Amino acid sequence: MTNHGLTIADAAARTGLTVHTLRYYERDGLLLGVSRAESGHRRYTEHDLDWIDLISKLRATGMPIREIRRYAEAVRNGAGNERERLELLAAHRERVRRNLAEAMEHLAAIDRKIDYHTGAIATCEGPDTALSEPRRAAAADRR
Amino acid sequence: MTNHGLTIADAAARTGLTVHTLRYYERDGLLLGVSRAESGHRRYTEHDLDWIDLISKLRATGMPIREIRRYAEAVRNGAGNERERLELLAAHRERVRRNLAEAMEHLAAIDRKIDYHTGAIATCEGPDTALSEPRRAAAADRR
DNA sequence: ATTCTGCCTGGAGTGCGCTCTAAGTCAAGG
DNA sequence: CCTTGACTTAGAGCGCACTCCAGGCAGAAT
Repeated sequence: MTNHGLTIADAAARTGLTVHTLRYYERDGLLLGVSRAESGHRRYTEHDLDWIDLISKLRATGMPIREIRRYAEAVRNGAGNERERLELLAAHRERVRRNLAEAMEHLAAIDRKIDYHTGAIATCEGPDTALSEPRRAAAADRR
Repeated sequence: MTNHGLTIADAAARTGLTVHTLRYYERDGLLLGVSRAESGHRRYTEHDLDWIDLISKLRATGMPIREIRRYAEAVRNGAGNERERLELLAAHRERVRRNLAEAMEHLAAIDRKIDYHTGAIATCEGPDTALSEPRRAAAADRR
């Protein structure tokens, strides 16, 4: 049938996924009907790649396979569920936003710890470093 | 010995981890010597909780257990490796920053998709909705 | 004296997301 | 004709981070 389009190796190179992962995604219902050559080999279109890029972004922002499958099913079911799809994406967006905000707070806390310790080391390595100084830094690690 | 301090259940409540996870972290070398009551039961100090909060933040920002163990080992080894510890944290910070930036880009792409579709639905549900309209939105989903 | 609760241990089980293997098909090149 | 290499499938295996279980003990309450 469709004897043109990209092979699975090409698609892997273009999307950054492995051929294994591409097949796994398809088996798991994450893709929207990749066509085949007469030989039975997969042939990927640019549309397929766009879709794969989208679900890669969803994955990279933490959406579980399960939920991507639900989304893909909704899309495959055709029209009439745009609202449902949108809600899925919007719900994910909110989760990601919260996670991002939380991660940024954690990062700030880690930053503060690094700054504190950088200061402590500077003190240790200053001109008049005492033998007891390293213990202070070690104790501070437990703060 | 130390018959005061928080029980593992208290520590779980305070840190938001489960008792299972607390024991698992200890077994895996992520903690810095939690003391025991005569009965053999664990007793957590405020210092222990602070440390657990820190490694929870490291976990929440994606640091693998393996690496937290390395960091904990460095801390347990006492003084003389402040630089090493700092480098571990700093390296992690950079990874987190990159991931955050990437996640924000992905989120922006998802936002654009949502916006585009919200527009499409608004069109569909406008005063003069045609029967063929939903197909446009469905096709757009593959973009 | 028994039961209950909360803890202990070593080790098994779970869910996720890949990742890989084995055995087979197909087409092109030597 | 035969090999090479890229593909196919079903299914097994893996690493991670928990999560849970069985069996046991210690102390308080009934």
